[in-house]
Amino acid sequence: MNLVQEMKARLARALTEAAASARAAGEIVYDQLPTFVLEVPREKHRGDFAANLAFLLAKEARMSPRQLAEIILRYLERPIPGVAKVEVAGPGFINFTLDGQWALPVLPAVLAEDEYYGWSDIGRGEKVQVEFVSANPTGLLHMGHARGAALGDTIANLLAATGFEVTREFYINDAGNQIENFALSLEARYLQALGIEAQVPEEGYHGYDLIDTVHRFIDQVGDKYLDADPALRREMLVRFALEEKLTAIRETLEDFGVYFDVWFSEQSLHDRGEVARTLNDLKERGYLYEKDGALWFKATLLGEEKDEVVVRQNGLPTYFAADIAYHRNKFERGFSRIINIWGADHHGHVARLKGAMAALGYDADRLEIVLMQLVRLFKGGELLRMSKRTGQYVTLEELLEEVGRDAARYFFVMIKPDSHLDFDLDLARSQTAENPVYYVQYAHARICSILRLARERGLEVPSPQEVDLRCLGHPAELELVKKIAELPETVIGAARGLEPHRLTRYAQELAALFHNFYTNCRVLADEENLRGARLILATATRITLRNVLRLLGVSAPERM
RNA sequence: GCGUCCGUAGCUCAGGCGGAUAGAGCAGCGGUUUCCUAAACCGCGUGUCGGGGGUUCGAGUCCCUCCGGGCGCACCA
Repeated sequence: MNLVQEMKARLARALTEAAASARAAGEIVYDQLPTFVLEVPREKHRGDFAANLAFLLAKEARMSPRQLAEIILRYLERPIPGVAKVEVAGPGFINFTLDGQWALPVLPAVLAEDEYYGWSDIGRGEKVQVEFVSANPTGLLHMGHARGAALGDTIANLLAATGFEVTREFYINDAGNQIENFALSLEARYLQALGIEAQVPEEGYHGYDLIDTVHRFIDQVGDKYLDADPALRREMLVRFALEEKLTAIRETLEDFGVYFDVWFSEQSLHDRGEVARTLNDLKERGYLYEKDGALWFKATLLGEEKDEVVVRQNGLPTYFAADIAYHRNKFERGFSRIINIWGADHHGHVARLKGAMAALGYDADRLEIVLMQLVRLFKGGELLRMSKRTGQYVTLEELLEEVGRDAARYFFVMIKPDSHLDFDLDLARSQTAENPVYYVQYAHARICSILRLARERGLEVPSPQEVDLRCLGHPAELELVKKIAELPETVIGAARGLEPHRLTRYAQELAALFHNFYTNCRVLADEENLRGARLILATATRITLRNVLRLLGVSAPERM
């Protein structure tokens, strides 16, 4: 349990006992004590924690919250260690003001836990899978994939940091219609490259990257497939292109700091007969029927608006059919939580996929879908239009060249997934204070600089046992200590809600408090004990900042 | 039309399970450095939380409705 949790638990216990004493003394009545919360008031002057217990008791006790709060306060046993003041405030809040130094014990803990400070084990080793990006291997990665990559990877980091056993997975859509179109497009480019009139189909892939791919194919095999069986020709082209595209995707993602544990092929589901087996099971369970020569899934049986085709008239299964088989496969692999990061344009797919899982007898609540709204790129105040059709879009690779990995990752998770993201390229690439990434990284570099200077002067960071930390009494110091102590709960909250943007906010708050401390307090003070304590505080801040940045996949530079 | 997400300061956005007088950053204005990185710090905000209704001790937060915008509503994925 971390420091903040301990304090909350202590206060909650004290209040519970006070209420019980008051009831025993006949001053208040209640059947069962309602579950109340201890929250951090928005305004600092109201104290460190506020309890809403009196409001919740008011109805049953038939007394005003204010009165109740005063009675409970009378029965509250004091002193409570670490608490400086308790008072009734406003319409009936019980406010606790802590001893300003209550959080100091976090400092030795941070130094001891070092790269694991902020980590916890609330996941208890449960197996979680996070599937994200899963871009079609027919092209390059665009901004939607980039946001998904940053979000998915950070969520995976958060889950790992809170004690889950995480698998990162990329689903390769290497089967179906689009591969057919891909093949035809490649074939057209191949024939064109060999001087033969051919056209990329209307629904095909018009990007110029395919021309390059085909040229490399020709470098290897020449015109060998010019007169070959078109089916064989297309197969060879697809095999070559997929390999090349996937390699490019993997390399770009690695440049972005994203590494997958599993690359899962859709085609393999078909090859192993899992799609057929899944359809068969759905049929046995009465969820399939035939109409117009196609096979339909009875989504309406599960509250959906309309049924869905799973096998087309031409006998080929749809993407949906493969997706059902895929997600069943995930369940069969023993994950207790299955998390998908999807673009909002797929939201219509959520309910029917969950429905299909329920139809197969799985608990659909264990399948969690994080929907993220789409990304718009701005440059020079102008919206950059993107069109896959014409092959005109900014790729992740180009973005990384332009703004770098740190800014890109930070910007993509800075805003909650539900909101549209207006990505300002000029801001992200600017190396000024306007750019939040630099602000946070600068705080880290600044600390490193102090620690470097200390070393040069032969001043080592002392071990916390050798120093009396109670000399840290300046408000700037104590605010910084309190913020450091919040990290574990921030990480838990962000992991629980699958909300990485809480991390960037925390990072900015922490950096701001450090900068404030830096301006007000000289770390390398003359007095030895004070200097030691401040070196410890600076080190703890450095560790905390670095750990948050690590969760975000952003570097923590030692110099800037 | 149906579903879904969004609408909070000039701009970009936060606002755990409903809590007190709604907060940050940026932009703007004015200050701060003989001293550890000024990529910093400090000060300055009259917001119909899109409108209206409801639930309750209390609503930016929950429910209903309307308005505005994004995205879905294929035998595409």
